[in-house]
Amino acid sequence: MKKKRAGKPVPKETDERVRRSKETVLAATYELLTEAGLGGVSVDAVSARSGVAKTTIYRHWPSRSALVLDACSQLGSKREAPNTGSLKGDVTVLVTDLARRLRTARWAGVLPSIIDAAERDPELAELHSRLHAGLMGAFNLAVEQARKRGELPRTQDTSHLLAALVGPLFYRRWFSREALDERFVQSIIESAVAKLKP
Amino acid sequence: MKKKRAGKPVPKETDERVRRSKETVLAATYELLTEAGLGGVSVDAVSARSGVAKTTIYRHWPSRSALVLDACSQLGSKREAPNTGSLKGDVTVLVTDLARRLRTARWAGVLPSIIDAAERDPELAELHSRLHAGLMGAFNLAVEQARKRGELPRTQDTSHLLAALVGPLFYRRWFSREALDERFVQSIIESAVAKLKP
Amino acid sequence: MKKKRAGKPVPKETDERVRRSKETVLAATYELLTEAGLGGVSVDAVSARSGVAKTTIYRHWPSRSALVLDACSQLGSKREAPNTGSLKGDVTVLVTDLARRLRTARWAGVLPSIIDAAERDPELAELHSRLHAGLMGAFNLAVEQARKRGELPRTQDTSHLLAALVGPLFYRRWFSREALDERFVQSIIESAVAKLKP
Amino acid sequence: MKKKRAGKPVPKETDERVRRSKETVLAATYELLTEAGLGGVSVDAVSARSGVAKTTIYRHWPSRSALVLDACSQLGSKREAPNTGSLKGDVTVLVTDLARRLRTARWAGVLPSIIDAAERDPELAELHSRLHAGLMGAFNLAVEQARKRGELPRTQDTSHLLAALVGPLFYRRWFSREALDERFVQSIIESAVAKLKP
DNA sequence: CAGTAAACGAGACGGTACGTCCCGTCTTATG
DNA sequence: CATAAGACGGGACGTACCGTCTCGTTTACTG
Repeated sequence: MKKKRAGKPVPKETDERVRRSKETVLAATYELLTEAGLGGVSVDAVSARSGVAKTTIYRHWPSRSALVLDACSQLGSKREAPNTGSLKGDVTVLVTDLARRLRTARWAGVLPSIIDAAERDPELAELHSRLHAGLMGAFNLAVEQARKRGELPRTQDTSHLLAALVGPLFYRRWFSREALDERFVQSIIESAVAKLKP
Repeated sequence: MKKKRAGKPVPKETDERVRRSKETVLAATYELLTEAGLGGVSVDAVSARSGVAKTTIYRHWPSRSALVLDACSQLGSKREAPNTGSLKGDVTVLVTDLARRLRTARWAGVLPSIIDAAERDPELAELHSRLHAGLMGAFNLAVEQARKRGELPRTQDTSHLLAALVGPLFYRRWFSREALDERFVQSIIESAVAKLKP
Repeated sequence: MKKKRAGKPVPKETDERVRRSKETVLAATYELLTEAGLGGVSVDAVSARSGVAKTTIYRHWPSRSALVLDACSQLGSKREAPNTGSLKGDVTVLVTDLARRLRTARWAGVLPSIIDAAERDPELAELHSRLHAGLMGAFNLAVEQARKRGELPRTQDTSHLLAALVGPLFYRRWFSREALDERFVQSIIESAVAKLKP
Repeated sequence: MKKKRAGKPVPKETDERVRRSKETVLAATYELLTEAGLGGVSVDAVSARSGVAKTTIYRHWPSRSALVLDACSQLGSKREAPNTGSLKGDVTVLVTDLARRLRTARWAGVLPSIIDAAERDPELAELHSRLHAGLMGAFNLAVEQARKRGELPRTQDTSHLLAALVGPLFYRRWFSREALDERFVQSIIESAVAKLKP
């Protein structure tokens, strides 16, 4: 039925209306997510907030999970590795930055609800791992660079190192709810990196 | 109106029905909590599961939060400090035990939902801190003993130490979802304690 | 599980709330019906108009048709036969009255939509025949009395008579939309009854 | 832009596409009308049935009512007066024919929905009166011929006669749903015409 | 041991959200 | 520029729960 121009194999989403609808909806979803958590995101609420009809939302996303998933895709923004020349330098930059984001970023308040949902909803479990990968990507890159510089043996398992670096941050942010101050960050980095050197 | 027995100043809950109802409800609540997370706990669901009428439940607990709180009171079971004679020894026992519990205990799957709710519901925030205190109590005890033995300077802030010890565990349990094996635990302890010695 | 007092076999609708809800809903339905026709009756609209929650409406009526049906049950109010002593006298009273009701009664504007729906929906077809029976009941009674008085032979088929009496009224009310005035009513009665006498 | 043929001041619908679209749409509309009643006619449904896009339909008809109106234009086919030589003869032919059509014609099932809609939609009210005029046209012609023959006084109001003739048919077709058999038709004609003669 | 106050079950009720269907309007792209 | 394709807002559907509430009925304590 539909004939397509030869040189235009997939005119994917050329429709302006679709683009605009999706954008509006995703923005509203993200807003609701950060304001009221995962539980606050209902298709009805998103529709009311965005002004986009429920029908339209269901036209583009099959389920609430899918919508949330999509709205969070912007979250896992890959960080660049800083490349200060030494592993400790890189790590300091990264951990400091992560601490700052855990203090301020709005998604920080939502992560637990996503983690919780991931325990049950496989669709959201995938989101969880994507977010995790996004957050940790820069760390892995820094480690890779350190390997190239010879700071780290090729074979060493660095997952312990990573856990030692970010685990305490997460712990403080959500469990003990103590401050993520400069001294704490420094202390953690010392502990984690100390073991590597000798 | 109400006459009280002399030697029984607080005859609170002499009514057998009340006692039985409460018990049944709390058990059902706890079951639901561990099976379906906080989100799975609703007065409706608890009523259906326990066979106790919704009215009765609301008579004894003012809100869902209060009910959950009550049902979790048994959770924060204070651990004894092991007292092996050295801080590292104690810590090894405690961390190993915590790792084991994170792997197996049913409440481990629920904690994120409680943490999430705590971000918004002050009532559940209190539960959160109680659980946290319960989990960390033994660690604080061990640290205290170490102080008495002179292993640690009186003034040292040990919160960094604790974060370095349990943070990585939490990280692995809920974020990276990697295994909490023996080697990992050992590695973490080394990192955290190393700094203290000199 | 449920134990019932002996002497109270069916405590049918003793609940005041149910009674009030039903009443409110039926009133609103009837209002909507007369204002906007069958098409104007939607469960949503009834809910909005009556203030009764949609859930509650569905609790008491399984479908829109059932609701409309119930709301119309009051419509088919059986008319008494007038008993003036002669068939023509009775018939004059009845036809005059019917003409008046066709002019003024609010349901008159709705009947066509019910007739239409009855062509397709068997549930509403039943309503149609109930309404029809209600409207014609008095006529049949009058005929019966005439038979007893010997004005009509036992065997005569009176359905033709009835059709000749009310048919023209209906025709004028809905098809030609001319006035249902006194002269017309008289004229119709003359035509219909004339044939019987000799 | 548009070039017009010289000798054709009104080149109305020279476009073959338009003609074909209209035809297809009207046919589909009529089909739907007779199958599912007025309620079954929606632009969506017509579009689906005819294969013509909704846009196109709305280009040619401003509203559903207009479309239905157009599709029904063929319905009010004026009947010729039979001219048997006597009023009763003519009327017998006409009523018998009407009865036959009420039994068999597909539009008979639709009329109530049109009548209902006419109560609210003025556009359809016009359709209603056109249909009515079409149906009654032949009767009026027959009456006119009778007047010319002197069978009827010039001044007599014949609307009562017409109502007495067709009213009972309509009543039986839609209200009582009894059969429109030969005996009934004869009986009705007798009643209605009897009064005129003397 | 009778009377009474409470605890209790059953479930009606107002709500919110769900995901679906269909409609009439409006926009975009194709021929 | 007529047309096809289909996105969109809107309204209604009937369902599933939820938390509140109002009942009538047990039941255990009291006097």
